[in-house]
Amino acid sequence: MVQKSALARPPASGMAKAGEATRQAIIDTAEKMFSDQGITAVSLRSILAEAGANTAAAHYHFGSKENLIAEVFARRAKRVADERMDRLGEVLKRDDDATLLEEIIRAFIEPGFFGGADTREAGEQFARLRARLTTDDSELAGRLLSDVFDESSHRYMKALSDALPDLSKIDVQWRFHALLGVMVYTVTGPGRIQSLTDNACDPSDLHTAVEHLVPTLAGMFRAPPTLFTT
Amino acid sequence: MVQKSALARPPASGMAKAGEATRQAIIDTAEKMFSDQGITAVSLRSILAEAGANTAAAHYHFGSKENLIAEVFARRAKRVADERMDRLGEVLKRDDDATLLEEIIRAFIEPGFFGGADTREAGEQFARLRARLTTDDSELAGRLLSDVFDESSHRYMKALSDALPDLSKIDVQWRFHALLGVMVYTVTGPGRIQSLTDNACDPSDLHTAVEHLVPTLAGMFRAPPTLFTT
DNA sequence: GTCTATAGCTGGATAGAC
DNA sequence: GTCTATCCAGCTATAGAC
Repeated sequence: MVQKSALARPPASGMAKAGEATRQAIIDTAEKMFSDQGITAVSLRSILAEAGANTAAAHYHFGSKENLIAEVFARRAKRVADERMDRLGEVLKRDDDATLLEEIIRAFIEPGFFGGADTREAGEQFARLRARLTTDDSELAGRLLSDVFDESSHRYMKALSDALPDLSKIDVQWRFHALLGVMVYTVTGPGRIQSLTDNACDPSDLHTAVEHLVPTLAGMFRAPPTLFTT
Repeated sequence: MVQKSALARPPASGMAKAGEATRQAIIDTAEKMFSDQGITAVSLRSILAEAGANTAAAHYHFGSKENLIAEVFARRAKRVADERMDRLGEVLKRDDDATLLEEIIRAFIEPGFFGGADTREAGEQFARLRARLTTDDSELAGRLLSDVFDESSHRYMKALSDALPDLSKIDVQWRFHALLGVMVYTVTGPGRIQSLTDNACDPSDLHTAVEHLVPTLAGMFRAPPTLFTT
């Protein structure tokens, strides 16, 4: 086999294929466009145009749009889950103290909002993508999220139960559901509260959001047990 | 003009047009299918097939898909807002007591989950539709929701501020945002907590959801003021 | 006024040249 | 291995027969 050209392609260590760069460009562009505009709202064609590739390349590398979504998701998701586990381990190492609950919540939210990537901006983009996935296609989202996040979420629920011995399991579960809801709603940013407050309150600023949500959600978990069973 | 047939169409009182029944059938079917499957996921064609109408009828009555969405929304939305206002008025008439906060929250959530229709089932369907609208097309949703709900939401935020004099405005706004997030996430039902708990916790049962969320969210509002400004 | 037929697009996926 | 050209299905919206 004759090499057509040695131009501009250094003999990178593990890189076997030339098309690897195209593949990465498609994934990068897809992540950006999906998180900005939504999964179903963005066509493969528009991604490929933006990435400077063609439909055949997408089919060659991924086979289908759903597979592309899955690859965009997989690239960062496990890292977010791992960051959550590591941070929970750190928090639980310390002695029990008055702010344990806050620290558990923060250890869950911060990787969720900023984790999985090398910069916080890239992490935010991935957070928006996961939230879009949840609301756009909950069937696909259910499969992808369960595989990667069930284990770490179970550990967090266990840690919350231990930190709040007065609460029943079902109470912890409902409040964890509420925590997830606040996070997804904050990241998808429907803009209701911005509209209601003339932008005084702006949850799209996720750094400020964390500082408000951590103490607020801690208060939620500290509410008395629900006197109710069905 | 000769009446082609007098069969099966009683001379209903205020009904001027014969096509009124078709119009209502389209709206009813659209509400059901939009709330079950999502707004963008459902095509006009499928709605019309289910309703036994044709594309021309839809164009004649509504002009476009967006107008149909707006009409489905308008039919019940104002009634939900009115129910919220009425119930807030009732709550505030009573003397201040230990459960005022819970009653304000309940007065906001229950019309949101069940209101706007003659049966609670129909109200739940409409709640799912609004949540779908929020996540599917936040541009359209923003316009529709603002017009109908801004006034009542402002009154609730005012009532919450009065009931919680230690909280700053911005704290109340963030917590109201969290309240909205929990409601939308509960109603859209992505099913994460069901998956995490083997269906022990099931937020799609909105009646049980209210009983858990009211005390939980009250705890959230009662959290100490956030020691943080940006 | 009602409906059939279709225009005009856009989507994902693919065959086949090179 | 890469890309052009195309297939085919689905969508909204509308023209035109009756």
